[in-house]
Amino acid sequence: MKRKITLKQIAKELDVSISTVSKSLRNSLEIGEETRLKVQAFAKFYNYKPNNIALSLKNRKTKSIGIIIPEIVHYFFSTVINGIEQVANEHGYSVVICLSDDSFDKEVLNMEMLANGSIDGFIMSLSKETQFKGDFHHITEVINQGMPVVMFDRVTNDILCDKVIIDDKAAAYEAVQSLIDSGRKKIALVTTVDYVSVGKLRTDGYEKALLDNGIPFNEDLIIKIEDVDTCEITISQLLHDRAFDAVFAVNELFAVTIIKTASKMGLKVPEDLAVIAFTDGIISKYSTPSITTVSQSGEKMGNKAAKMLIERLEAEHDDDEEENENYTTEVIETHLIKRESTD
Amino acid sequence: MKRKITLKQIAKELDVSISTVSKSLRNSLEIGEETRLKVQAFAKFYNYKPNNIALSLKNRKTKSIGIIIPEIVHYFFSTVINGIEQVANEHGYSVVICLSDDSFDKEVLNMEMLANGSIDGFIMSLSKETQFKGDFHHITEVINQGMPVVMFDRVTNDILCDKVIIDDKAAAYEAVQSLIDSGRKKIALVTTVDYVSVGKLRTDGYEKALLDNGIPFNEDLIIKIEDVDTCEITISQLLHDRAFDAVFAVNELFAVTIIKTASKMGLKVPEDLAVIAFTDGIISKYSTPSITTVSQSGEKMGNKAAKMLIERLEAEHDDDEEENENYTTEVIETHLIKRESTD
DNA sequence: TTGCTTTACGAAAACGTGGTAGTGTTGAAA
DNA sequence: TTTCAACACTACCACGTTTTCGTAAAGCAA
Repeated sequence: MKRKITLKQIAKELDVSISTVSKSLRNSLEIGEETRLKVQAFAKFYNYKPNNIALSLKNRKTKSIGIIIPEIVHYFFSTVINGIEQVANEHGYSVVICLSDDSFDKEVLNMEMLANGSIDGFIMSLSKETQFKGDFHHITEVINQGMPVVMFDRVTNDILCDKVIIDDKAAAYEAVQSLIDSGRKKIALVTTVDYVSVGKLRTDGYEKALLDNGIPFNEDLIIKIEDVDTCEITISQLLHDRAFDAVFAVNELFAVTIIKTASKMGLKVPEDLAVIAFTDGIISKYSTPSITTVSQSGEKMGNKAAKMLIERLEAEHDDDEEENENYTTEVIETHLIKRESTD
Repeated sequence: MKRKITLKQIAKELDVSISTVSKSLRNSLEIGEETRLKVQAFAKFYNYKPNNIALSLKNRKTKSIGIIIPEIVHYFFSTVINGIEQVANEHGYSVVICLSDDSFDKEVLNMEMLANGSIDGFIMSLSKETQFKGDFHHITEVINQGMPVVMFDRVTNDILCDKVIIDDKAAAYEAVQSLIDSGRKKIALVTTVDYVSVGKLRTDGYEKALLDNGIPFNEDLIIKIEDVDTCEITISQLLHDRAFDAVFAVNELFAVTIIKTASKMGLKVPEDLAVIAFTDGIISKYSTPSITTVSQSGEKMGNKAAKMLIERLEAEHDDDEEENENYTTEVIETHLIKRESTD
């Protein structure tokens, strides 16, 4: 139950000053070899490690990155964290994670909590509620205090900062185009309510692909779902009417639910119904049939976001208050992973 | 680009002492009402918030919890984090997460990094490599420094500390018993290499259930897998021989792979092959057929672990160095979730 | 005036660290 | 003998906060 040893204690024990101890441990030439080695040996014996908090206070940098995401039990987000953590670790940073639970208030609270010195910078993805409200004052505030923020995936144009996104529109376009190429004409889009920025963009890509191929855009084929559990009814009704022969779903949960519903009704996938999902997750890979998806490498996004943030942090350090805020938006490439749910 | 305001700056601006500002903001009666209100107004205007790092240094507590887990892109672990975060948040704690990547060295490194003042206590699950090596010095060390540790799921008897586990043996027993009850006689166990503590326990439960029902324990029906990708071959060979009519898999990835393999061979699940998996995750729920599982509520484990840790942290605070280390091990209940993969 | 209490505030220490600027001693060159 | 440099070390400050202790000023009784 011995508390961690401090410079002061070592100093007292060896009857030298704190400075001497500190310098000895940092191998300063100011200290004579004899004393230096004695201190080092003593410190090693007691397993001295400098206190991070004291260092943070002194250096005004914590070497940790705050991550704020809507949820963590979520394949995409956890891969992003994984990606962030890899790069952070390489550079000696820790990550502290807060969950907004898709709530605006929690997002604000968490940001305020972390912004008071706990971290050097943020990597975040907006909560649904925040996107809905369009209130970003908490983020602006943090940025104004000189704390760098990198946003990913669920971003907003209302905030100027570094961003990492995928080209949702182009990716959706590619997916829908591939359905069209395989002869599908009645393509449904199963999406979320559209205030979530990415949902909107994917819808745009869907629409553009249809129009570019001379297929009329039919409002009835856009199925907006907020709750997965209720979607089955809607889907089965439409399937019953044979209203569509292909589906582009904005996430894999929707896709697998649709496939299950179709199977129950005796429809064959992909023969009777082709399915493509956004976000390549674990479900798509292991479901039966496995699902063709648009890959969206969370890991790469995380890597990139962390790199951008750390780069800014280290640069800031050098030239103090130089205001060269040339924010960039990185676009991570996507590609179609063909599996059994399409032909 | 204005930096966060500090007590000192407020003091200077209002021409009072730092102490006066501090006391005013904490509504101390020592300070006259006029001054107090003036300071409060000023602080509010400039959105003063005390610096967490300084507070941590002074109070010798960081109000954050370190979590060390093998991986994060993993349903079970992310639900645990979710559970921890809920409780932590309620009590004003943040969580900082480090990934050991199932590597001993990374686990040690991460623990050392966090142990130097960054956090108040640990919640962790051992990496495979650590379990294999049986080297727990890094954990002992942390505990000896008076930092509380709560282990969950992958624990060890070699360390004395609070633990949260499920009764792996009983749960496995229940699962196998239910297969026996439905008339299965040749039950295979698909497991990982057995130095991982939980794999061992589940095997024990499997064996006991068989023996209790007068079914001979057949070594050949225990299939040990380290890499998911290679298991398909082994499985298909055994299935071909009709060596078993039921499978108890220690995780859902194994289960779904087995089902896929069986389906390819024309076997019907559950008619020809019944399957039960450990760990109720997203795959089991959404695969076709959906998989009967032993629920293992990560969220509850996280809740419990966080509660135990925080309780210890707050207690410690009161009575300083009282050494009442009555460590407990909480067992989270499991239950069988019946789905389509069994009859 | 003296002595005492109350009010209202300030000084300083402490948490642990690291860097800058000394300080005193020794030895050697001028 | 003086002066200067090298050596080996210490003092002190700052980071931002809280808290303990101290004290000046004011009020009041004797």
